[in-house]
Amino acid sequence: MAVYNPSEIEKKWQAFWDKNETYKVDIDTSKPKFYVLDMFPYPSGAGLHVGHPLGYIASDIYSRYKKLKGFNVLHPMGFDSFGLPAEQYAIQTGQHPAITTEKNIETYIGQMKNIGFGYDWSREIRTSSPEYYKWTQWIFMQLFNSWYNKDTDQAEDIETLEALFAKGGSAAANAVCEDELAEFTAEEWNALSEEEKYKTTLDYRLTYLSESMVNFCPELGMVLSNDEVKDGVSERGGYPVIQKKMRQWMMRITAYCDRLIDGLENVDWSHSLKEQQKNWIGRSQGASVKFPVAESDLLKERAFEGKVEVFTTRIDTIYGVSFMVLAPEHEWVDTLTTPEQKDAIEAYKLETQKRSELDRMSDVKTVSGAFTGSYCVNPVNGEQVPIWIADYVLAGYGTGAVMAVPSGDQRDWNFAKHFDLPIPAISDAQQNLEEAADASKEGKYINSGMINGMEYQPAVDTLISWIEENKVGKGKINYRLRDAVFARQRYWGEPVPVYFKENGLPYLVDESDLPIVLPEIDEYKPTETGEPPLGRAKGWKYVPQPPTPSPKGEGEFVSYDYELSTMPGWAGSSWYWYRYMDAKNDDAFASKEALDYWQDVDLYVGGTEHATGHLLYSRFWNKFLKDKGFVKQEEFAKKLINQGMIQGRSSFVYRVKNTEVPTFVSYGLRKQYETQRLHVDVNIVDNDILDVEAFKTTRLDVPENAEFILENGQYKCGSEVEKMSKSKYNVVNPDVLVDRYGADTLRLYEMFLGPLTEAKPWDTKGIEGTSRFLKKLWRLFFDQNGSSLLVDDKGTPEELKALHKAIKKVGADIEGFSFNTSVSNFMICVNELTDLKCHKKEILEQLLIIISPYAPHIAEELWARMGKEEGSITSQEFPAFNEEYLKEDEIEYPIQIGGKVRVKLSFPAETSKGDIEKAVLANDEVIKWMDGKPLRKIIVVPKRIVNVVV
RNA sequence: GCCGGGGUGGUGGAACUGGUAGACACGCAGGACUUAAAAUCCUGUGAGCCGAAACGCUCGUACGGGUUCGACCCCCGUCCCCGGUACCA
Repeated sequence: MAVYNPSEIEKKWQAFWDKNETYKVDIDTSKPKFYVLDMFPYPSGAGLHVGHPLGYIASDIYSRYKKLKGFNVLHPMGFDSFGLPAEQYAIQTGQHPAITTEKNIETYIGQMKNIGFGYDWSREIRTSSPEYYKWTQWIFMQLFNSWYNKDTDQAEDIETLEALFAKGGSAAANAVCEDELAEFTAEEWNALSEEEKYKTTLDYRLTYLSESMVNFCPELGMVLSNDEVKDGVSERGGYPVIQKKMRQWMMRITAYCDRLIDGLENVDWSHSLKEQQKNWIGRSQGASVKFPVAESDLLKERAFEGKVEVFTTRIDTIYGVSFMVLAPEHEWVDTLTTPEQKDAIEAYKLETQKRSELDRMSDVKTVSGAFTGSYCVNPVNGEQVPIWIADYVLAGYGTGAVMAVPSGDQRDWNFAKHFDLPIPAISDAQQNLEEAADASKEGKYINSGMINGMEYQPAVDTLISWIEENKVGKGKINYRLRDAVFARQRYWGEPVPVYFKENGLPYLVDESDLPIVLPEIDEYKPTETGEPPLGRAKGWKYVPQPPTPSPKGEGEFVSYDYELSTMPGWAGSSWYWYRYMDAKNDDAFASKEALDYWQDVDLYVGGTEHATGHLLYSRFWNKFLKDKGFVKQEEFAKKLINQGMIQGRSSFVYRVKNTEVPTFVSYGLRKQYETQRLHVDVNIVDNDILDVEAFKTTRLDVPENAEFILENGQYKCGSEVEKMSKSKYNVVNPDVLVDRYGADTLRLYEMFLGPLTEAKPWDTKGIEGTSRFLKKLWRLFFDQNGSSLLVDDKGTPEELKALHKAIKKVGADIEGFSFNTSVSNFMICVNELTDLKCHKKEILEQLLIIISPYAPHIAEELWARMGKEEGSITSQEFPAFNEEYLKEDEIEYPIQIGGKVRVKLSFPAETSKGDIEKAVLANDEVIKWMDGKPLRKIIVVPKRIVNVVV
């Protein structure tokens, strides 16, 4: 083989790695561990485009580098293989999702192997395989058997809760549990039957059944979590989503709100991602206050006695309350409405119901509302204020009621203006209350009873202690985050390991019965009675072991109905990094030995789109597993890198309007015609020049006789950066590029494109640069005829300098995740060595080692061709950087400044002493300024002093 | 609106976080080799000025100010782009 032939050597080495299990890794306590994890993909039918491997390439480089640095590196890959597309495909075609999924995974693995990733494939996992979801179900069971103790601030066995009940009744538990659920004494608890006790505990568990409002998408026939709903429509498919009451399995993620926020302090994740999670959890500190409803004959008649509870972050403004507002859906609205107001309220409720979620969100300016006719009493001053309803108050946040302070809140102000309600000032800083509300915390309070004359913080403290003393409210932290719905009315997901007894209560299956395998069904749609698809599974019943004969008849055993919904998509992905540690274990999700050794993920690479979904749920489950002592670390991923999206660069042709024969005009001339812009497949466009023949033959809508108005004999296309997608004809398939240029070139180019974390457009033409680079690298070893150029001589200072510059920079670049600049540094190094005609083994050996994480195939090949043992490059050590080689071109020149400070200065070797003297003298001003200031070094370019640094 | 991140040649992007701005690459122009093409190599390439040439000069990192011997980098103000989020009380 005379010249660099990527496709040949890449196949060879990929086969070699497979055969020799080069990347298989085991526990090795003699080495420090390092765990590099990619977010595993959902294997979609479309396969990978050039944007997908970006993060995988970066993590592959990093793990290869860490290995060369002496770490025992775990770098696995698997598939998040439960999911909606396979199921929808199944509904349309009848093909079992497992088959579709299997096929797609094969494609993915093929594509990944093509790029030469160093995954330990022996650890591959699939969330849809029973061996895997056995443990997802097992974790569900652990969650079910636990409750959250606010006092010890961790999850505990449900037995500890029962112990509390037995000792102090519900009060003992409610004191340490966020929600005030039941009320009973210890005696009452102890008198309960086992079944009643069990029933009581159900509401306290970390997974619980709840009748709650859910986002229901009629089109998809399923419940969606908040992060699956974007702008009132489903993220997948964009179908309308409505609110619906449903009995659902829930996950008590809210118990972990504080720890989920606080834990962010201890992980090296991007600032913006941490902010996203914080905003999503939405912790706001304030107070909850109860406003008693003012007594009236009507309410007495209706036997109503209640207090409107509100949450506020500005308790200091409570003297400015001039009305109350309830959400139209608030449960007391009907009771509080007087007969005179009934028509207005009913009309308003109807109106808000009609307005869809979307309208309500997009139209925030229109002020609307209605008066109930009732009043409530401000507990701090006894004043009566009217109770209104308005749709700017959301039923789903806080208590669904707010105390309106028009002087301090713009929305309340707008409402007050519109309905002509009073806007009392409460601070001497509030000046233009006729114009707008003033929410600032400046100034001293006025018209404010007990806090008159105070400033913000003392006022808050005073009021909080007052309301707590008088039992009308308390300081409270409110969260935006809701508990997560943990059920989907779908087939292709993990069955929930729960069955229902005759009493209607849910019970866990026995652990020895795991996994509860997904049953076969004939159709993947909901049943006629509206049950989830699993309702179609014939004879799918839970039979407790050992089977007890059923009174029903011969050979029948007592059996129960399973839970028919399946787990949501995020279940399997919320713990998968542990499974890789011990992927084949059938006795535990991972052995203690594996968990102790691998501990947690050192580097996690993936997209930012999972900020408020996967990454939050995973942290939640991890904290739970930590509480229960199953895992070691409070946070599962020490460092997280979000790779930026690779956008497509679309090409356009310009079709002239109203022509008989379809006519296309070149980009530069398009303004002379009236044209229509059309996407054209980027694969038949080279450097903005359209392959006209290919265009005519591949596009069915373009006839053979189509005309083209050219410029300079070529058809030039327009272009624009857009999201990469099929419909825009701008998808670039990595396989095509691997075929044409080789995987190493693709790997280098994807890194060279720009900073890993930035979004950047894909532009295929630039790949020539990295392709040329690898050819140049090859030519350091072989001439055009394929004869070896290698020599045994020692490297010259220039050669060593070129090499060590690269060693230094590449090392620093990888540690700093600047993969793009390290590719530049390889290029500089190879260019310099080419200029120096350096073919010395001593130099090239080390060069290959530092390049090998980026371009493993060519590095392996050249390594072997140097006479080294095949495949041994992966077990080399990353060369140590030696400063001496870079220093050589500097001379030191001691200089005295201002008579007292004596410093040693370094200059490039080519600077002559005379030049330095002249430069120093010519820069008298600078020297004077330097006098008396701490100095570090003086930077000199030939003939000019540039600067002085400490 | 709020939160976060940005704005550097024709293009993607460098600049060790205050020290020669534009590395490296693409593209473009010119040249060498070749019957020709491909491949490869060489030269030039921010804008402008002075020059026969060399040396050199001015401007230049979205815009306007400021701090500093020195600013893409720090501070103040303005404009624009991207991501997240939103009647969250």
